[in-house]
Amino acid sequence: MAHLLPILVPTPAHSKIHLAGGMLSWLSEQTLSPGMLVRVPLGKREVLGMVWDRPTETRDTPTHAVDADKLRPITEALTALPPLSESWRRLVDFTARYYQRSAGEVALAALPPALRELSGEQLARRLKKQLRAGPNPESAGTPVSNLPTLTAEQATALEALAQGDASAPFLLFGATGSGKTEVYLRAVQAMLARDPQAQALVMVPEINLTPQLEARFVERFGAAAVVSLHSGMTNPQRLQSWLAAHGRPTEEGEAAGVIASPVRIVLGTRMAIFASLPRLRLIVVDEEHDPSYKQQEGARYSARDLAIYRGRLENAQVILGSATPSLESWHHSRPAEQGGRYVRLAMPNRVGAIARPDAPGGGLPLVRRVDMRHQPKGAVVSPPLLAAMRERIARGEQCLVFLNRRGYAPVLHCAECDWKSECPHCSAYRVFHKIDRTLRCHHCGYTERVPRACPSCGSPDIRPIGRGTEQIEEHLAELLADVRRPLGAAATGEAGTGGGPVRIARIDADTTRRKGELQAQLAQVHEGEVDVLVGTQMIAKGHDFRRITLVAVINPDTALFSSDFRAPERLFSLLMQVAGRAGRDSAAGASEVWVQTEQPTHPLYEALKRHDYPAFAAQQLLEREQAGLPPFSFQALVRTEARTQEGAQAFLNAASALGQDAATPLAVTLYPAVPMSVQRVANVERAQMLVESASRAALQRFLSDWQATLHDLRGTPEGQGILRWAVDVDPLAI
DNA sequence: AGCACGCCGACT
DNA sequence: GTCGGCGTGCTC
Repeated sequence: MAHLLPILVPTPAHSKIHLAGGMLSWLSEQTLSPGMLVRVPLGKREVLGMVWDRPTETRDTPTHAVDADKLRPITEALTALPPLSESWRRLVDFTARYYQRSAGEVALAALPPALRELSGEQLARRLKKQLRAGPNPESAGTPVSNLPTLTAEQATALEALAQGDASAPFLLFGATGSGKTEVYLRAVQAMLARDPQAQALVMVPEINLTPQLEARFVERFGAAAVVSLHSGMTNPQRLQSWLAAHGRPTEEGEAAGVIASPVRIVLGTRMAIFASLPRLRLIVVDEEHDPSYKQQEGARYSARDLAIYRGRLENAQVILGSATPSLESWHHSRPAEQGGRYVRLAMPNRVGAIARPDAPGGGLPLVRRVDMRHQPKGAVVSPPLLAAMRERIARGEQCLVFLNRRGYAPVLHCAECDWKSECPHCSAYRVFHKIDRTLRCHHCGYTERVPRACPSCGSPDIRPIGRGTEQIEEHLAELLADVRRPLGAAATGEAGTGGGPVRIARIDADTTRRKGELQAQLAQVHEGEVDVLVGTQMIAKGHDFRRITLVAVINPDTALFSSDFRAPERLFSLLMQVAGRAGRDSAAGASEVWVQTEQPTHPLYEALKRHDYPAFAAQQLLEREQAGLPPFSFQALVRTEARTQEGAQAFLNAASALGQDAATPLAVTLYPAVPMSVQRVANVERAQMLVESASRAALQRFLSDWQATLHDLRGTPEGQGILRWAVDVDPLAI
């Protein structure tokens, strides 16, 4: 008797299978349990699938009628691998429903790519190899002695974590340098000690941050206890880590699918939220506010939000950590009497601040605002800032100059005929990169050599407008040409290295294109081989520059006028993070953060000056509440791409018309279709439509009902020109 | 998404 | 006469 197995397969976003959830049926002689991986024939190819439900017998009436002659047998079952757990499957199921994708797409994308290629035999061989060379989990959970002494704040936070259960997530609101990582380490340590089987998942927003985190966890728990999971790893590495976390069948328990000895600690980026962790007891989301936790293609999930869901699902404790929490998380951690569901733990002071009462403000740097309205017109680096930098450099200290725009200038302009360096394929300007004399489109990558004369009128008078990091670097080299570092600068500790000219380095996406380049450049800064570091937000994250005592922000104001309601939140977070780069090693008192602005009295800068995130958040939340914006409402975006802008919008407006009857009773608002802020990229026109509701459940209901409508529209005249469309639930940028 | 089939332009 | 352009259609 053959069994009919409901199996998930990776399904293209617009196919009928996708709409059916990616679940199809195959025949199998064996009965296979849900979560088991199988290889199945699909069309002309063979794909990896996952058994998703209990089998039915072929003589039973199939629930989803399928022509019996279409049914094919599975190729093979990967029985060597224990099936994915029920809670893992529920996480996938939730993700698919919430983010409006098929379960097949989510489930198969969540598995390591290398697994998709392996036959059952190859997989079995790999597992056997891993079984022999497997880690000894008993060695983990017994960390090295001479641990750092905890601050009172850390101790208090850890006490609360120890008493807390998995029912309420924690928000660790800790200033930069307050020692959040040490709290994570101790929380993991305590969890592993309490439960000798427990596993912990620790997430960071960016690949760049995993090496240093891994170093600290390996130092504390040993290399055998830790694996990493991020997209910077090769496919075989990822598979190995994934298998280590998933665990392997015990030699005798293979048939029963008994899992033994999974690795205890998984570190990773957002993709790690889908790691198979059969004994997950603790999830840490570091820098939880970071936009990188939101996947920006395929199923556009938020790994932070899924962490909350998975914690509840698996009865695992969740710790979100940030110096500038997302307003969503901050709102959720308001006092319980006001409806808060998270427990807020505060660590406002830098480690060592208490030991140094001479440093005011909890050891946080002094924020100075330069009123650019009262500076010489056209000054990029204001005279007072320049003077302060010269002083620091002459003293042998380092400065960091932050400008969130790479290249030399954002646009090239002809004074004669008003030509601008527009990209022929995008509605954007190509950026002038002086270093290799190119005009580059940052959206589609189209690159040309800089013309000698205006391509439109032939005038030689073409000039850059605005400035990027390249230009700031060049500019500073001129302005600081006469400054000398002190002889035998204490910074390096090497005799005879001082007295030289100022050394300026630039770190941005252009200087770190090659692998390992960023780490190498950062190391140079740490070694004191650089006096001034110019960079984009790439340098804002996670790197502790102890010798940088002055941080300058050249031109942050643009975010204040952005149409994106989250722009101030991002700016504040970025400025706090940049400010946090300023170290504590100044010989002559506190480090400084200089902000050049034409709005010095703006509440955002007032709050920044006081390092007062709560005040900033309160003000922002008030505005959001009055405007009915998240977290007081819930949003989704539908984005379309088409050959013409009219086509892109026509699809959305047709979808809107068809959805209106369902939206009204649910109190869901459908906004008109609008072009995206960069409306054309690589000759594709893009439009979007906002869907909003005060109720998350109502929005969800509407979206899942509407999904079929959107699919059907493809066959209508309005759907003709559409290249693709996608729903983004809880979008970060609007 | 792949990977087919299917019907019109420049090459051995 | 073929090789191959990418338009639409299907996958248990």
